[in-house]
Amino acid sequence: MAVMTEQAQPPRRRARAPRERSRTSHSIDAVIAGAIEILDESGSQGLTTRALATRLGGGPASIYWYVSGREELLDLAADSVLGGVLAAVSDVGREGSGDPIENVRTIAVAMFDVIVDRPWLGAYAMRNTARQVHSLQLYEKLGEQIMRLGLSPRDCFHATSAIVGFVIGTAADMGQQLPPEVASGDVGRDEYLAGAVHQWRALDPEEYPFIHHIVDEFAGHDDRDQFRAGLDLLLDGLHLSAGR
Amino acid sequence: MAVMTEQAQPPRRRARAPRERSRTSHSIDAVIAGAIEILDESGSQGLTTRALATRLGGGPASIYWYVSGREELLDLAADSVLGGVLAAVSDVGREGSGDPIENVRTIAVAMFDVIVDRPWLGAYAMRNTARQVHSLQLYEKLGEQIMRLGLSPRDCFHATSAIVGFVIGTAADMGQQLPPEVASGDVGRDEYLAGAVHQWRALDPEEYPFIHHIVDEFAGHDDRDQFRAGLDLLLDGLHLSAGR
DNA sequence: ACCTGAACACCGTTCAAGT
DNA sequence: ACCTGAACACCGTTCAAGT
Repeated sequence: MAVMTEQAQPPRRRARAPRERSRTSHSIDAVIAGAIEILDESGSQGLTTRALATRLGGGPASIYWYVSGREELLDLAADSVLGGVLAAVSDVGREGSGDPIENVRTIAVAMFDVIVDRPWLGAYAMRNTARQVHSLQLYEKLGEQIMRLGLSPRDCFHATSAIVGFVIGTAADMGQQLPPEVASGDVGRDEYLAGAVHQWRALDPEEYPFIHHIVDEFAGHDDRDQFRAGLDLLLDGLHLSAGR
Repeated sequence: MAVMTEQAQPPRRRARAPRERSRTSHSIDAVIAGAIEILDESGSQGLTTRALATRLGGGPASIYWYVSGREELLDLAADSVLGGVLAAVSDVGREGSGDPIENVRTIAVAMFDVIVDRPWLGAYAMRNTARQVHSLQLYEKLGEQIMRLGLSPRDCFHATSAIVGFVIGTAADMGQQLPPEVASGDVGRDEYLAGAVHQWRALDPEEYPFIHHIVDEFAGHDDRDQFRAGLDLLLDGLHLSAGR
């Protein structure tokens, strides 16, 4: 998790029930929900002030009453989605139940799954605890499990940060920047992968022995498996260091 | 490492020595070098077509002769910096020298260090092996060390990807989005951290026991230490799985 | 308190034209 | 082959004004 930003909060309020129907009326929740819809449909690039305003049925300037700008909107949208993850894992590790490392695994996988499906999320998840309450709570929740391993505060801090970094980083990387044709589903991901595979196979085996060694694995790989395998390594290392 | 992109190469050539001085004349290398300068000075946001053209002393359209667009420019700039890392670690693990896991650590740390100093790099490093040759070679180099551990191709693939994912992800996360005042050095990073720390201390200790447990560590932490600690966990896990 | 419309300053990219 | 200038279509954000 990176450093956290601004303390100052923008003047944001909930909208009340509209009295007259003469003008459109929003609420932060509606704004964020609209933003998430657009983001899911067309990615970070698709979320423009005007596109969101149109979807909400108002003018582009209205959004600025709820949000200080585009960056904050993205942060809030990301945090809203992570709120869903938080709710989904709310029972994990309750009152010290379950094996802490297994609990960490469960939470991490839940986070990963949600980010991989929403490539736009990677860049904005858990990066500003000041405005991202759910992110903070997820960080807390992971940390609480790791605390149970009896490590020093320093090791606790490092381990938790490593896991969050790995989850977000890997998910962001995997979801990242598939060229637009792929992202919009025009070209199948499989055909796309096949292109990279073809390219790798054409490399000189003397110069690229490793690439050739793993190209078949790459060709048939599943992002989730790959993530889980990496997480296993990290958690094995954690398990080991908890035993010392 | 994410999926790789396009096979098609844009029509890029080297410029010859200018015959007349009437017009400015570039070269890809000059274009990329100029881009890196701007990126280092003012981040990804600062790299506009016009800013780069001005620095090169020409019109904004000239860049498009060397590069298909902004995205490719960023990819090439990132890869150029990683080329430096590749050169710096070229002797690591030569002809099977050294302990493979130590070699992986060395390479990973070198990558991390370069990315943390250049926050813009995180988002573009190692994401497109078609245009990023040095990234591919770095991936290969890490992979070759891991091959020496005697794992299956699949485990090899997973382990290498996990390490790359961790390095890039963590570095990107840490370098990310310090608010502009901080990025430009106006506000000290320490004072900035202090703000987040203050905020964390104000949280309810009943609700956030973990945050309170580690807040002092967070307050005085060093990004490099934090990264290395996480890398240790990962490599410990790898060591373990190589022994099975 | 909340929304509007129009405007401002900027951006990436294209293209016909020059050398 | 390589560069230019001007234009196009778009963007985030602001602001005076409305309700």
